[in-house]
Amino acid sequence: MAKAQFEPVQPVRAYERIVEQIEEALARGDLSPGQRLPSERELVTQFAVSRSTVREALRVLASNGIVRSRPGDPNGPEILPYSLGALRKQMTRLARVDELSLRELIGFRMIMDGAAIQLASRLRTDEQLAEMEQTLVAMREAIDVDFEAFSEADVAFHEAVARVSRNSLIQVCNEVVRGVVLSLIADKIAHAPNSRALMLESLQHHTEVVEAIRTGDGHAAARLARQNLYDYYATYVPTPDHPHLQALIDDA
Amino acid sequence: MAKAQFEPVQPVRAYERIVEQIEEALARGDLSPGQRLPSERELVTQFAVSRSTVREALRVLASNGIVRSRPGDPNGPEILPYSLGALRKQMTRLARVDELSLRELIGFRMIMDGAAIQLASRLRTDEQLAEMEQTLVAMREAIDVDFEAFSEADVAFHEAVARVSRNSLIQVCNEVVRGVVLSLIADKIAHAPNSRALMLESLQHHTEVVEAIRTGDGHAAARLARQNLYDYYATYVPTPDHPHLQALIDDA
DNA sequence: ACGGCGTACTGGTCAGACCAGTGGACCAAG
DNA sequence: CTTGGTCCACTGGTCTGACCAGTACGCCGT
Repeated sequence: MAKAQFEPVQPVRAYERIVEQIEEALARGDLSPGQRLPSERELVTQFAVSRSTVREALRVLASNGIVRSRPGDPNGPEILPYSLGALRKQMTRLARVDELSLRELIGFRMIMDGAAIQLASRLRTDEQLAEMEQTLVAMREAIDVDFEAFSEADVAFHEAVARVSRNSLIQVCNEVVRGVVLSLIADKIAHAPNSRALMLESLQHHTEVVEAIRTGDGHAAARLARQNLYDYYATYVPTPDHPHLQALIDDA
Repeated sequence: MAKAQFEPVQPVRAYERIVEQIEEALARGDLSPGQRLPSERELVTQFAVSRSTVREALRVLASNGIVRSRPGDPNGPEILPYSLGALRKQMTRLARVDELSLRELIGFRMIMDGAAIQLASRLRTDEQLAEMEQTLVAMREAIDVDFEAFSEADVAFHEAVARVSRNSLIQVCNEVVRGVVLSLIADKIAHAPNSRALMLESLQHHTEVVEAIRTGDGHAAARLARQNLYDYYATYVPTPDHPHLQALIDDA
């Protein structure tokens, strides 16, 4: 008997076809952010389906952050610019149900941040270096305010670095995963008894990283960055998972 | 004038409330994968809204991979197990954004693949190592078939490595960006006059990587992997961008 | 014990209706 | 000429009620 590979067949819903068509038009460039879709009643005639079907398609597109409908708007549904909202939502959702472990999130963050810093140490201009140093100053000042301010300044630092990496995928991934991690354990850090000591140590670490960036030693800078993230977050990761993260640091 | 920060106010739709309630019940654990939702008509009475509204909520949940409805199923919509599918979808959308240059995609791929291989060289079992070696054999055989077969075997190799990294974020990112890159330049490679030579060289590179994984030298393995990707794809990247990629390889 | 069949449901789609809200044209008052 | 109001055509959000094809399940005759 030849291996007759059969696949389960499932009906394609009408509203799915509509979603496909619109997504395709968007990918092709026939549609672009800022433009408007025809009104629902107009789409009804164009797609030759009922309004409920058109609406279900629009709901799907809306929940994916692709369009937005506002009641009463005579211009019709708006095509939104690309946004990280949906990506962030999915990642947060998975992290909340432990489908994504903290180990995976932080490991990913170590990789992303390390890469960004490695790139930055090679590609940075003097001006950008000064910018990074400026964020260090802001961090130093924020320590005396509260953890939230410090966290904000920390974000500013990492975003400055990511910008210098000149790779928007890194920027975006970094931003998303950073946000998710922070939302998971921000309060734990903020309420840590030694939170001030943590901030001081973190600042020290960041300073070392910038120093490595200045000298252009990308490899050392990346290693430092990963080590710092590990030190900062490891206590929140189950001990058996530690080797998985350390594997990203060792160079031997 | 004090800075009175106002926020745009927007109405909350009824179907959004339903989505929220169901998602919340899921996060709380009142609902869990495998269970069934009441039928649409039942939900109509529970939420005290019309069926269209219930359906729009279900469409949103379905498009997020949370539930699945099958016509005729008397048990009602099924709550799906958590899956990375939706995350993958969003990630793909991100990688397809127009403003993304090939340089960024390939740079990202170098980072992801390098990290996966670094992790794999530390975490792999002997069995997994054998598995990777097996994919090398498949690649060798595929060379004599055609580029498509080779490409498939290559994908199998990288997926095996990504699995060993035990980080699903790496897996997903790797898979997505690999697919996008391939879709952009697969035919260019396939129709290259020296495509067979390219395949042979690629195989050689992969063999070296596996050797480094065997010896557990994660750093060398990662470096090799990034170098290989660079060699493989650099010709398709504008020359001025080359330093941006080389910065990921140099160790000095 | 078993295949065939009916039935009571399901989800997918449709048609038509009402309402609150929007943008724009128009117009009168400053 | 600007400003504020009124009005209107139209929008999206929601509802009602209907039909159809498909499914699970139990009944039934064999």
